[in-house]
Amino acid sequence: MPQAKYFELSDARREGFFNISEAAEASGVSAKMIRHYEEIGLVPKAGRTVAGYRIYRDADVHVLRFIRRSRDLGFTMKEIAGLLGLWQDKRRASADVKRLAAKHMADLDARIAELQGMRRTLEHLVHCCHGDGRPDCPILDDLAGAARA
Amino acid sequence: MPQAKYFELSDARREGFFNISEAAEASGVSAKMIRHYEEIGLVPKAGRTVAGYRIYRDADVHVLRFIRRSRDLGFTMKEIAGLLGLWQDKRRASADVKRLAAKHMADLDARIAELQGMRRTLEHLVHCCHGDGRPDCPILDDLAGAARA
DNA sequence: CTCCACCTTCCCACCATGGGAAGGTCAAGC
DNA sequence: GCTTGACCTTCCCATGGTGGGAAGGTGGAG
Repeated sequence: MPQAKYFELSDARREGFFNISEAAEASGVSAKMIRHYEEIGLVPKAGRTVAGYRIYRDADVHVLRFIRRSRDLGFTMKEIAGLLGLWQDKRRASADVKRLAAKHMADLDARIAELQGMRRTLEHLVHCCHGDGRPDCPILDDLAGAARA
Repeated sequence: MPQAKYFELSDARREGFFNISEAAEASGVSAKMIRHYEEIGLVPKAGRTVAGYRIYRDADVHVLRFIRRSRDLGFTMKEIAGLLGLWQDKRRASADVKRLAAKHMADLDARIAELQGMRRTLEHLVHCCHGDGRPDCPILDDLAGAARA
């Protein structure tokens, strides 16, 4: 991100800078989240106009796009910080990237399995339920632990 | 939950009451969460000893167990409030229960599908990655959007 | 009486993504 | 030049569910 080159916004635009909503549009990351990511240090502090407006270069937008894609794949902010570090390190080993991605994949697998377990139980209960005006209900019986009696 | 019958804890115990850690142990809901559920109104206010300790009956523990089971199946607190209402309504229609459970099941399906999409993409990327000391990495290329160029 | 494990309330934290208030800025249109 | 509405800024709070921990009180075994 530009360090501290102060411009009027129109000057900045002429030099190829974007303001925050343009960066948000171009990257898919909301303006709110761009500010948040700057605050938590995920991205460097943006340059500013004399009015205090944030200004961004193509490269900055590219970083935001990286974050967007990473978020869409479910990586946590912490993991994304690690990925950004690797991306920007020309001496990185792809093994480190692979390890991080594989761990994330394992986490996803665990969560999927958990949700599928819930789904299976619910499918069974919903199937057993008449779903009419009567009060007897196997779903509630299960929740109340009657099935265990 | 008992309304306002004040006892010394030992007296309460003799009458069949449990204190909060006993209720937590018996229900699987932590003491912290029992207090929280009372605070948000999911469960009625507990009776107290003269010292201010919460005391619970078997029926109260049963409600907590119901909540535990519902949480384990991934129902939200709001949904659980609804389920509790239905459970305690002898005039309920099982159709209402079934509807609530089916909606929750659909939500689970959507979330599972989402996570599986992520997993699929990651599986492909991890597979393509050499995972050695070299810097070139298809995972980072994807995140950076190179695959889209 | 001592002491340790419990109880209480209260405040904060986590994670990621917002909403909205209050006040300032920009630029098109008149 | 002025107006106005869409933008910008910072700040504070919220969401959903589950905690951690501080400060101070209680219970009961030894």
